[in-house]
Amino acid sequence: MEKSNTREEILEAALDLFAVNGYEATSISQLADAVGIRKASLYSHFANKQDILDTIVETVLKGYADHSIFVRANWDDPEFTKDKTGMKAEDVAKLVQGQLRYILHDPRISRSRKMLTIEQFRNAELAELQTKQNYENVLNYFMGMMRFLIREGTLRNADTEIMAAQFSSPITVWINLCDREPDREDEVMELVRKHVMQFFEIYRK
Amino acid sequence: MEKSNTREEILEAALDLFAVNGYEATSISQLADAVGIRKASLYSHFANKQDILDTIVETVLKGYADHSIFVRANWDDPEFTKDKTGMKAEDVAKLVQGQLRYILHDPRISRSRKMLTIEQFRNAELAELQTKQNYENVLNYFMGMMRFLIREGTLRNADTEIMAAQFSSPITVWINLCDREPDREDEVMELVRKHVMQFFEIYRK
DNA sequence: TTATACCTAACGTTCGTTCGTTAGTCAATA
DNA sequence: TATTGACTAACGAACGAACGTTAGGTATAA
Repeated sequence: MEKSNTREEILEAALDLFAVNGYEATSISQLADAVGIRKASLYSHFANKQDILDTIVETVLKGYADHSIFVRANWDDPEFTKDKTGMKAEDVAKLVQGQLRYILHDPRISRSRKMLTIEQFRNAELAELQTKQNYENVLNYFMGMMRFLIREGTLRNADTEIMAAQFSSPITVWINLCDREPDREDEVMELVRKHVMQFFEIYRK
Repeated sequence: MEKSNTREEILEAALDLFAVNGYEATSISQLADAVGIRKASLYSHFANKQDILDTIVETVLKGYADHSIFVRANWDDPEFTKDKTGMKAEDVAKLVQGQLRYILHDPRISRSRKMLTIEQFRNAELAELQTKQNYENVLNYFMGMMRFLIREGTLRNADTEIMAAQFSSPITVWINLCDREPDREDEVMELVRKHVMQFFEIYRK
């Protein structure tokens, strides 16, 4: 007994297409072709085209915004930081490289990111999500990390909001670069390593 | 005797619409309405829709890529740096804030930037332009600035590529934030000031 | 039997584009 | 000076194709 998952396949294919072409420029026919059904059959699963977008926003985008590593992490929680005490620059570089690899290659995350990038100027709700997901949450996470590293005595005391911005923004920019030109991932990984090492050097206590 | 400039008005309105909706999602009727003519009249000035996009890319986008402040500036040219010797952190902050204001509000630049952001995943030529214009050129400019500041003895010696990335990336990220939420410009200006001050503090010789 | 998932066919609308026409400008010609 | 003809920029009307959507039928499985 095979449970049908056409609905999920539609959402998957839709996110795929929206992430490259955007919502308006993606047609129902294109989407149906990608799934392998007739376009009329889409209406057995969704009320209309807008409903598909709404469902993606509701389930995929918002789901990620609330459950990403940047939201779940809590640098004030001893349980979270217990294996992070005494982290050296190289350890943080490795940690960040690992997170970067994940963020770049997880299909759900990378498609969500691209789609938000494309739709941010037309859809106020998605603009808000983009700011929250790829700016505020990231900044908060690294502010927590900076406070932790200052508390530990690894880094010197300074404005943690600025520190977090200086630490995370190059990575954000390089993520965007990799989204455009995936071939440059190795180059970016090396830049990230250098960036983290140099950051620890200049902020050393 | 009034010389008609309908062709320029079409390009202007097209860039306006493409920067928000993207190329595919902008219709010829929309564009004609924006200009105030019938859609058939557009074909007195352009062969087809693609021709409008090509003309914008050729004249507006590429023109900006080659003549932006980030390309024209040459930190090895004494003529360019003669009024920049002895720059303190506050001076650089003011300089950067001025450049930021210009980049945010110049209609040609800001529309180009938004359009490239929207179209980067569908059009390889525009992806290339986006990387060149909003990454490589910016990075090169600030690498020149870093070399200059090191040469002058203002900043300590370090990898200038990483320094430039750490200096410019927060600004790039904040530009994107302002494109989404223009109301946050004042907040961003203050962040830029703090960022530049703190950058000079930690890289002080 | 009822419900579901898919289908074909068709709907009215909008898409980008073409056509032929018209009004206005300008230079050359009568 | 007045007339002609070429050129331009705008127009209304229409084109076939594609758009999102609906209606109705059919097969499968609970």
